Amino acid sequence: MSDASAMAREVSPDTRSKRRQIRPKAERRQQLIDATIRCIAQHGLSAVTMQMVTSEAGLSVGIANLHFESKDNLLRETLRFVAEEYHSGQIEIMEGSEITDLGARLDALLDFQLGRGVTQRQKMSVWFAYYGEAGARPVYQKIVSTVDRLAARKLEALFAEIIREGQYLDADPHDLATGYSALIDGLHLGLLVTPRELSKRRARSVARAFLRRAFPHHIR
Amino acid sequence: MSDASAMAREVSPDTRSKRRQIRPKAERRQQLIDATIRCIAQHGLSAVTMQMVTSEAGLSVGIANLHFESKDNLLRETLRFVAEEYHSGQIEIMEGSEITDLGARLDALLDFQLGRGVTQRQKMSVWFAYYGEAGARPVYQKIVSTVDRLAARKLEALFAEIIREGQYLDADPHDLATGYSALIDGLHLGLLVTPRELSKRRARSVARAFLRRAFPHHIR
DNA sequence: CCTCAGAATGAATGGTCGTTCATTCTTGAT
DNA sequence: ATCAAGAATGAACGACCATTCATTCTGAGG
Repeated sequence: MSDASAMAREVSPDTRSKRRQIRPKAERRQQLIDATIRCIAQHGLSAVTMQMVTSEAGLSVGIANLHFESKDNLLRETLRFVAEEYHSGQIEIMEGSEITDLGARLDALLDFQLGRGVTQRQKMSVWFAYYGEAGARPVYQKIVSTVDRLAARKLEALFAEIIREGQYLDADPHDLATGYSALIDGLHLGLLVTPRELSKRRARSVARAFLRRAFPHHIR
Repeated sequence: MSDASAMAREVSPDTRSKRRQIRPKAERRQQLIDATIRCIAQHGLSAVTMQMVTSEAGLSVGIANLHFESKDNLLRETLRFVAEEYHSGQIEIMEGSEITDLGARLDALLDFQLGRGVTQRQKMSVWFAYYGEAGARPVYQKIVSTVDRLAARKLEALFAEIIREGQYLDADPHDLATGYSALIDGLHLGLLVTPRELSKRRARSVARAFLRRAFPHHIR
């Protein structure tokens, strides 16, 4: 498994040492992926260059082609990392056994999806940069949809459980899950493109209103 | 002198377009914008080149800089065109006086937003290609949000009217309009990125379900 | 202390891009 | 028929990009 723990991010920013350092391959790869995310967020996917990424990571130009064989590959792995981070976060909440109350679990999911970690401009920018290219690049479509499908299924199962428990007779878990996921995506988009008109607080309230109309007994 | 070059330059599907044609400036501009849309949809924003666009339009490379002063400008004007086309379409429906029944008007809006014209892959690709860059390019943010704000206000007014007519007491037009817009955006995204898992028919049904839960007396 | 496998470097390379502009061609007025 | 205005062309140019690889450097094992 890819060690997704970002613990070893910038180890020591103070060490301005011009001295060359040798580090394990996995660490360098993560370092480059992190730099790529920052570059995409700041300059946009179409403006990202290898020089930009490697210099952002504080390394030399050649290193990117040493650990990833090409720019294309680096971008692909970066997308895979961001996608897996987001979706594994969701799945952890939906599968976790700490929360037994279904309404509370729904709340935790919403907090994750519209909370600090995910809605940072950085992550959202990367997200939609790839979505923008997905129409023309089947590889991106595949990465996203593969990982998306699992999360969608889990969400549907959670909704089905809630529907059973609350006896919401005319509710279809499949359609509701699709609608909720689309709503969250749309809110992310709003937070990215028109942050002036949509605050995080209001985005959360809008999403909660959706859940409240669907599951009135579970969401206060 | 060196006229030996064969005249057989394969250009557009239109065979008789070998001859140089002089056309009004406005027409050429639109021709180039249309070609740009097609190129973005097919190759992705980051892969679009001037050669690609001008050849798609069946014209020479120099012409793009003649009518738009730069590539940046061409891309900006293309975004402006697509954004205005979408939003003026919505506003026409919301302001039009042909439909007096509010429920029917809502249906017409939904049909436009998820109907043939808008959800063509071409238009959606362009849409999200720019959204992807918006995080890094304030110009794009401004174009989209300027035109978006007006449509959002009209939608809110329409919702307010429906709420009054249907006496939906606990409904907030502002939040509902934000939610509905986000839902539509999210569904567009789903149609673009995971078309296998989300058909247009189902996208429409999901959006209708949202409206039905909000305005049960107006949507069957 | 020494050695050397291989991690890291960055100048050099070849290719592609946006942009320019001297030239060619079309059109409508004369 | 002639001509001037300016629309359209595309070869040429300079800038910048991804990628390569000869060289330098590092640190763990001997």
